[in-house]
Amino acid sequence: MNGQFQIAMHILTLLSKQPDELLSSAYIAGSININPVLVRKEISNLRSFGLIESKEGKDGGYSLGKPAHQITLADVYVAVKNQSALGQAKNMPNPACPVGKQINGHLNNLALEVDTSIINKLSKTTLAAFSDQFE
Amino acid sequence: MNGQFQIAMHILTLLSKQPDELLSSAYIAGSININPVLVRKEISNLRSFGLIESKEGKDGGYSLGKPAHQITLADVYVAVKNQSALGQAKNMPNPACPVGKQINGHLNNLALEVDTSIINKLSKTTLAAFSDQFE
DNA sequence: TGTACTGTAATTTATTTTATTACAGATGAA
DNA sequence: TTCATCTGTAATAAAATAAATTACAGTACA
Repeated sequence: MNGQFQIAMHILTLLSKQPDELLSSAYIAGSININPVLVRKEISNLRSFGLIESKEGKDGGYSLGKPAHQITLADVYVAVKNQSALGQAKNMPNPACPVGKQINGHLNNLALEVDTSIINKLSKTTLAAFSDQFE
Repeated sequence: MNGQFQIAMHILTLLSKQPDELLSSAYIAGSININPVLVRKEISNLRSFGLIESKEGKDGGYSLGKPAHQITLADVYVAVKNQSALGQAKNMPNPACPVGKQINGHLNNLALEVDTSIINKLSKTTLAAFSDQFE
């Protein structure tokens, strides 16, 4: 996996800290220290999950799509995760081998279980709780 | 993350299925369908964790380092994982921003908790149990 | 109508992963 | 002893993925 989760959490934390104003991608990018286009791209994704709202045009910017206490870290994880926490091999196991023939199925089942347990764990913390840790 | 876990599980499953003979890296690579050097490299890692034993020279090859029922999937995960399941951002957050200054600490704590819960989960399944799923 | 934003596509650069080549060293058998 | 067959590992190349950058159309406000 990459740094998408961290970036997403950074964005959402900033927004939760300043709920009364719209933050621009340039401002957010300045805090994270990455390119503003990446911020807009990630926000575009988070918005599709209802976690962020945006306003275009002059004085436009971003705000949370719902209250921070209604967003769990599992919501964020699901929004950014594009593969299992166990990773994903890209080989094609040999179908002539009894193990090779079946292993992907068994590994996928395992991956599903693990991912479910992660989501379970993360669903217990809200963005509000995470954000309150900051002094 | 990459496909290391899957590769490691494939290797270990093969070894657990044929506990009475040494398997060569070429044979193992043939079942996984990857390059034999990658197999040897991954085994070199797993061996450093005591999960596999090897014998050099003619008629050499690999076998489990301990009985399959004494190896848990958490052992495998710990051996191959080189970063958190939540990923790792490589930006340097702006220290002049209150959020930027603290976020890495908070995210790392979270990552630790999640990783611990994965290990917890995986420690409940042994390689023997995983391997027994294959008909 | 100008200014300051977002939205997104296209491209480049950097990084990581996987594959390959090469060869020294170990072991067993003819 | 010498050959064949393995492991162990380094070095390199190729492929895939992630991040950064450039560019610009569209929107909204003053």
